[in-house]
Amino acid sequence: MTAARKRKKFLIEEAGARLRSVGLRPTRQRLALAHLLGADHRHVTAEMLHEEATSVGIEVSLATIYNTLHQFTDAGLLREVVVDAGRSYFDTNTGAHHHFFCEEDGSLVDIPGETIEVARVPAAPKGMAVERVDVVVRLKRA
Amino acid sequence: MTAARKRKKFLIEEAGARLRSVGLRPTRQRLALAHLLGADHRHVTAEMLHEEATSVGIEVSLATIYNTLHQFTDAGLLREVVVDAGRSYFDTNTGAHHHFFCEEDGSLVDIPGETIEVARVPAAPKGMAVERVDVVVRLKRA
DNA sequence: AATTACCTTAGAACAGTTCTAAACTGATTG
DNA sequence: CAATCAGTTTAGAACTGTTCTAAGGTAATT
Repeated sequence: MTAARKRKKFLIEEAGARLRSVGLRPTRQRLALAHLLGADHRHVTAEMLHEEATSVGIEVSLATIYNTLHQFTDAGLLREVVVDAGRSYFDTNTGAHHHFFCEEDGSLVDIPGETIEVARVPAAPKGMAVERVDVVVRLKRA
Repeated sequence: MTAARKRKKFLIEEAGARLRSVGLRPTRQRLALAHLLGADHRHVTAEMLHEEATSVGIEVSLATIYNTLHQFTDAGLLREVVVDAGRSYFDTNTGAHHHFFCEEDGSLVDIPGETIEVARVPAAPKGMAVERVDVVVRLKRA
């Protein structure tokens, strides 16, 4: 086994343990998708991820892409970002941060959490609690 | 003509002038919808507005609801709020302000513009300009 | 009243997502 | 290590919200 191959195997085993720890079986499809999503700070839609998987020779159905994205999100491995009525983006960065969004080309860029300061957020209405505060900086062509 | 009737007629004529000033003909449908949307601080989806119009006896097709919501938005009479992938809300409050959003029941509540302070918004990437900054305070049941 | 550009509409089409039910697979057990 | 079984994947149908199409209707102008 080459060094590269060993590194890859290691990554996959890591992902396997991670999946198992959140109650998901490390299946071929989930491991492959976890691997694709391994790089930090990615923003993907279901269609994008499906296309990417297919293009690198991973056979996964679109239904599984949706299932997996939701399972990963529920497990706290991904975060759903709502910026565009009509499609969902999933963000591999699950920490506190915000986004630039450009409607024109659908691009989404992280803004680190400490960059923007949000002050005086009002208390949640009675019986409710604040789950999180999302800031979207909408861009247009200058 | 009663006082109430006179007041109503006045409102409609006002709306007519307003529509004309943004280049839209004051048709029966647009006047009726403008009237329904006249109350401040409303948040409607196309389906909601269609149902409401129908229930008060205004005959309007869903296609016209969509056309009208978009035309009003383009004219600056409404503002589209994206909080939920899968459906669009339109807000009659076009001034600077933010929102509470509860996924559980889809409810949307205004937070006055001066309540929340957003500081240190980074400059837009090269060639882009900030169109606006949206803050969504997501709520869950306490 | 005729003209014309604009508007509305039903229904088809479309995009993104979820559902269904049948086949498959990973883990466990005898 | 074969049988078992719960969990998983899948193709395709179904569904939801939205947009498109093209035919008929209407407001404004002449």
